[in-house]
Amino acid sequence: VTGDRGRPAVTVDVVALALADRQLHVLLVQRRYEPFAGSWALPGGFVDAGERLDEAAARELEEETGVEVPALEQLAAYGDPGRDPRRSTVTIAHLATLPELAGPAAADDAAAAEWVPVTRALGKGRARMGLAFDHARIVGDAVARVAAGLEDGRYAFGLLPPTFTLAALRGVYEAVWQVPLDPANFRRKVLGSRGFVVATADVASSGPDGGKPARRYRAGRTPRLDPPMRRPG
Amino acid sequence: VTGDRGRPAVTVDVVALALADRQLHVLLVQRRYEPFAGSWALPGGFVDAGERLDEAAARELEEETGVEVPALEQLAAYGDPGRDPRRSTVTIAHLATLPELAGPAAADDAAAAEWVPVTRALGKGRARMGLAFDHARIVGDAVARVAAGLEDGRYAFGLLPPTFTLAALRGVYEAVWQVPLDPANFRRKVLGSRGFVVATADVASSGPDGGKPARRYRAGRTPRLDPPMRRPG
DNA sequence: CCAAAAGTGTTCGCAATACACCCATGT
DNA sequence: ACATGGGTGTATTGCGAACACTTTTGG
Repeated sequence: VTGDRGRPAVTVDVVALALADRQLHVLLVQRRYEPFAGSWALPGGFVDAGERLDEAAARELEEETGVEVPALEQLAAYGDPGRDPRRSTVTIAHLATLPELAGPAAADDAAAAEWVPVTRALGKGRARMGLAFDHARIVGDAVARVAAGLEDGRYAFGLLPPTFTLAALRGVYEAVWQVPLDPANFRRKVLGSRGFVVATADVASSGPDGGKPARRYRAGRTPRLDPPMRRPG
Repeated sequence: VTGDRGRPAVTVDVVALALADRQLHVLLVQRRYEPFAGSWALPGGFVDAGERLDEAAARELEEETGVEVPALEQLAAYGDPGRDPRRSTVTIAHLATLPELAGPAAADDAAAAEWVPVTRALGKGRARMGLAFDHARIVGDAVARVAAGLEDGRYAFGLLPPTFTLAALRGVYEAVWQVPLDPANFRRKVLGSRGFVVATADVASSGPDGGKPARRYRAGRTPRLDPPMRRPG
């Protein structure tokens, strides 16, 4: 609407998600410059000509937070007029899933980088952060995509280390879906889908309250649940 | 790689799908100008600043083919370098589903507009058309999206007129999934998902070979199959 | 011994499948 | 009459929900 000549610009943004403390967290940066200087936002930035979109997203993520990811999945494009107050901008949102809250380090045009519980980022209830641009909507769409994708097992292993117990895998579902699942039936469901997970030799040590040590598993060659697991409710 | 300074341009493309003769068809235009002049391609074009992406897609569709649609769904963004030989371009692909082969009329920078069976557009077998840009990939992704979405009933009604018989609805599934479905079980499945379809008063007339006239239905208030229908195979 | 978590067994009910059968219409 | 497609009935089967029960650890 101002300062813009002709065509929209192209940016990429990254919704990096990870689990901690039984809660989904999203990686945010505090903006150093206008617009929305001081506000929290998704890491992202302009795409260079000749650059693949997912490469641009990975580059921006690394530049602004120091976090490196092996792969990014495209989520959607957001291009509503007015989403950027300065010029017409289309952003291609990407999704990254990490097994832990990989140490963020602010750099580039970000004043800070931090993992934030998605409930807080989206301001359910009182403490709303008021993310820059339409980033709250993008984060919401990303979480919805992960929740839906878990039905056939997608994203589950991205949120876990290479080997994990079935309790940890179940914890992913319970954290994202916000429902408790029956451990016995979950176990049968997961093990019944051949090629989804395979047992490893070693077992995890018991927790502080005891309990039988659990076997460790890793993702199988066909990391999809078939038939899918339906979300209760 | 030539003529481009700095940032990629933004375009929209439309995959318009409709059923005819028990086959999915896609609406293509023959390009009048370079690049790919003379080749068949998806309708689409540049996005103006201040324009919503879906609006731009609807505008380009109407300008190039004369076809108007009530709504477009975003599919994905395609931005690989080299997908446009002249300059770096990111396109946001959109999906439209129509109840019939709405009369196409070439205009604007399209030399012709035509509905083409997707099997032909994608060149399975011999007669490959060689769509411009990466449009073959985009069409393939769109068809895959529709096939997957049918599991919970999405897209089914977009490919049908406001009222339809259950045989017509089943025909949508059989055409897209390329499998025969048991009419009896299909009927029970569809009617058992409350709010998916509702019966109307009138019945269709029998076909040329006779048969009991079928009741007409329309989409219900909750046009989703729950639980979803699984694709055989 | 007790609590807690892993892992197994069992029952019940629903939903998908396969297929037989009846109904209404055109030729 | 017969072919054709709409529509109903029914036996079987597999899976998911619920929950009791056993096993193995820490305190």
